[in-house]
Amino acid sequence: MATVKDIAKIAGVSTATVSRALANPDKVTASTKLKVEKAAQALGYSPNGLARSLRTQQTRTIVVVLPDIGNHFFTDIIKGIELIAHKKGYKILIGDAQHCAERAKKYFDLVFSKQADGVLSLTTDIPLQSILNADGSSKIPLVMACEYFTHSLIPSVHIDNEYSARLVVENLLKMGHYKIACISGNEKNSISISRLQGMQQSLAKNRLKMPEQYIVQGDYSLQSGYEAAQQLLSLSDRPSAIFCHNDEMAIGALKCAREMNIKVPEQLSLIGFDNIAFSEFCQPQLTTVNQPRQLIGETAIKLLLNILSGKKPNPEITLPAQLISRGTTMAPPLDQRLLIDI
Amino acid sequence: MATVKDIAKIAGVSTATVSRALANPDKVTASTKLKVEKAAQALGYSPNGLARSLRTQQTRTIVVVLPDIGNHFFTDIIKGIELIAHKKGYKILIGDAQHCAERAKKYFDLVFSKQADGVLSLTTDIPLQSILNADGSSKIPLVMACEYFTHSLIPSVHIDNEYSARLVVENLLKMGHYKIACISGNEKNSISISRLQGMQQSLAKNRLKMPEQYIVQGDYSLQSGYEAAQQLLSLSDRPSAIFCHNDEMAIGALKCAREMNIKVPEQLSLIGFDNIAFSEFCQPQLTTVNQPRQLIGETAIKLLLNILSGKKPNPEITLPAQLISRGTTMAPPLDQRLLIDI
DNA sequence: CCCATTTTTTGGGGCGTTTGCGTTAAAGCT
DNA sequence: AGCTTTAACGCAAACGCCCCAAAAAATGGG
Repeated sequence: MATVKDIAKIAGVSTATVSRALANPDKVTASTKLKVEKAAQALGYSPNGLARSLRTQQTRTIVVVLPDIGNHFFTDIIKGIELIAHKKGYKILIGDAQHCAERAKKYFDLVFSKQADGVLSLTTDIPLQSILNADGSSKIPLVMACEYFTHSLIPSVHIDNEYSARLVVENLLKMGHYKIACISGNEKNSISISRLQGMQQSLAKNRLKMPEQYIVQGDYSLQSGYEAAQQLLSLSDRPSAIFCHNDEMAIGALKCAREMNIKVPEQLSLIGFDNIAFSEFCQPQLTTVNQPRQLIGETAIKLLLNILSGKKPNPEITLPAQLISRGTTMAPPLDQRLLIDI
Repeated sequence: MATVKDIAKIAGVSTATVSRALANPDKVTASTKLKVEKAAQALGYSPNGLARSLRTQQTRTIVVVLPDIGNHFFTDIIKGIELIAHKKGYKILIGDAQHCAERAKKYFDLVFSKQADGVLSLTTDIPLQSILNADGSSKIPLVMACEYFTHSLIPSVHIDNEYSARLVVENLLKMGHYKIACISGNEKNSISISRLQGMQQSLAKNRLKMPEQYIVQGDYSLQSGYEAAQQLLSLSDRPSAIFCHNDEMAIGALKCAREMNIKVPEQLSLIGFDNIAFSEFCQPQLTTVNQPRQLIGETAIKLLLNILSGKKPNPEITLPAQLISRGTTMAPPLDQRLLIDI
């Protein structure tokens, strides 16, 4: 493999000049630039990124850690991240943590071992103890997107999950639903907690309360939505509406309702979250909450790049989300309708 | 950031000893090992991966290049890859090429710039000219999975697409279908070409032929399947069965049929490919072809690791696929049935 | 106790690049 | 022409690690 030294020999200049000719062409005479370029071309030169990074102390690489590469929701976020990163001359590498902090650690370690400049985490399954300082700030350049830790100083970009959940519940209440259930994510998951809180706030404001058996935990997968729905729809006093904390689980619930001969939306309203592509391709089309995914990605990477360039930016950015009403919601049957006008 | 030199100073030994104490603990006295470890601990030492890789000439990192991170099909393949890679002490980094050879080049360049040891490509959208030698072999350690180039020496792991397509068509023929259409991928895509050939072979064997207007090209997305189906189902002599070259397009086609009031499977049979999770959650459940995804991933990474360790392994590995009959296929209406018994 | 052998440790070079500093040559000015 | 300013280039020092060859220390046998 050719090195600057080889080029220097052929071009008849020093390695320093080669380096400059390649990196700062304006710091060098046109003729030497040409000589160097020709020699580099002839040798098929490709700079050694390791040596360069070792010398410059930066890699221009950032790692995006995903909880699960199988989750569709992240696609557009990554598109947004790549768009900006590419513009700024940064490379994006994706790491799939598979919901496991230990696996995530491998990717975080890339910055400790100087192979990446920072981390953009889309998951909370991360090795916090090895990343956080005593004061709750991060030892490494780190930004979170979608997810967040409530008691830490890690910058984060996300939607207002509480507000979005209130939006959903108020929409259902207005239609006359009052038996509203929910299929949530993991109980320790900040997103799910916020959405649950939002639901409960809205219900409380209308002097309603979600009974405990109306809250079933899933893991954001199709199958878990299906199973959770089985549980909910087998209750003696079954809900007239289910708010699922992501679209996959809603689609799983939809299948369950179909198999139990419960008509959606006539007998059961279903709301998802995320507005993934499939939500428009199921039958009926899924009512859901849209997140500005690409924008989340763009904002998060900008935040991280700012941190890398030494700025102390806004630690928390909240982006707007919208309810998208489609075919899985309507007013409940008359006998299950809330009569108090709200 | 602490270095071996710092540790050496504190532990009162040389840097060479530190290095060996950390890497080959058995080549060093127990007492010095302890001293070194204690010092490393105290300093919060984390080895500099760049310097190490620069010196050892290997990174133990391999890059997986994806055509599109939004495509569900790759999830389990990556799981398989990670499983084996992790076992062998290799890191996996994922690059999303977004169907663009130029973007893919960035990831291939990682090995030219010594930041990765090899590439496992799941896409054919790659910068071939900068990778291939004159004889068709690869300049870098490279293995392809699922996809392949027909006229190159790049090792590849995939199913027998031709055979699988024959399986599909024969299944349809047996049911009595003879008006069989197809929604393919890109015309230059090796997979689609093979599947198309398999279809045509099976049809030819039964003295049938697919008319040109029965072949519509999609791009593996839900939307493209929907649009392609619109085209096919608007034909005056519309097909009684459509073989879609992936599940997403089949699900798109399903939606189209539903909107055109064409009953699936009574009036139209639909077969997908890949057996993604969603295929069991649509209505009716999708008949499809299963690929042993995790096994493909495992096999491909093993192949690549073999190459990295200097072996010249089998350049082509074909894995089995199976037809999974579900709810979107049945015999066509009597008036459209093939009467010759086959 | 000494010499031979084995085990453990050390010094220092080198991986390939960038870059601060010094040198030289060219250009600009009076 | 003689001076200064500026531009172009070269030298050599890092960056942090690993590992060879060689030295030092420990071990063992006579």
